[in-house]
Amino acid sequence: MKQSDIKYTNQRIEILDFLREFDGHPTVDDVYEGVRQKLTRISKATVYNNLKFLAEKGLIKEVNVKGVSRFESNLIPHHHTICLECGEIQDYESEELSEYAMSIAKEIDDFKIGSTDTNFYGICKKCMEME
Amino acid sequence: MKQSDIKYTNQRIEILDFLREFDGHPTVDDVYEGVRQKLTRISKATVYNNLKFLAEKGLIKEVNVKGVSRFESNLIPHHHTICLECGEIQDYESEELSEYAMSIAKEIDDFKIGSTDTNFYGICKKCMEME
DNA sequence: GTACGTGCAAATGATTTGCGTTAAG
DNA sequence: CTTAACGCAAATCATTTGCACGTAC
Repeated sequence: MKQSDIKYTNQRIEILDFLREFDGHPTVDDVYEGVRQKLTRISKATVYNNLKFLAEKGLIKEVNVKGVSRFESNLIPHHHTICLECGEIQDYESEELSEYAMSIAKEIDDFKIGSTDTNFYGICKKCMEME
Repeated sequence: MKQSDIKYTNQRIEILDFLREFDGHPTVDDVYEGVRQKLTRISKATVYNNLKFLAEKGLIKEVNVKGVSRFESNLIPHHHTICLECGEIQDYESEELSEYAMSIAKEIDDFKIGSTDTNFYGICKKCMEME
């Protein structure tokens, strides 16, 4: 299926717009609440189905943290810092790490690498100050 | 709470034994079915509660793949290859990558790193041969 | 003996699906 | 027009919780 086969419905356009403008890594509910401002009649099932669809098409990226799906429109390879206290997620870009991980992955026998994904688990600034 | 505070109930012992002997990354259901062979009356809630508990105590490790929790008793830092077709998970050990990721993580401002986690997404041998 | 763990069933939360209706191309 | 997408409600799946009873230490 080519990218040109994608039907750009109002719902999909609004979801993509929302993700492009959102600063962070929204959950399905975040996207639903956000998009509902403009498309008041959109259903949550449509949000679910479209986020999954758009991720499969490679137009957005899915990030699974602690069993909950989150989404982002930043397609440039990058990493995430995840706070073990409050769950906050921040982007962190290290081209060197991305490339190093890929170079290691290419060496693995009997495995055709597609992409790598590195998360950093720790304590964020806000939670550090609280203690 | 110290490690010595852990109550070693039959249920916990069987769960730990099962994980030590299992070759792979079992889901909660896998563990439940396995442990049930010996402890026929164990409840799934107990399996859930104990897997969570043991992971918090650091006696086992939790691996979240596509929103589903899996567990392993291998505590040595390592990575996972995850097949995008069939979902199969394999361990892959690269001490260099683990150390490199940690060294990068230590440089991040306003973040106290605890651990890093790298996954390789691609196609496994079995699925490659099928095409 | 007591605090913590267990089994069970019910509750919750995330996500998916079936179906009649609607709209994109 | 025709096929894929939508909205809605119901269904499913993973996981958690409340409570009366049982057991590790």
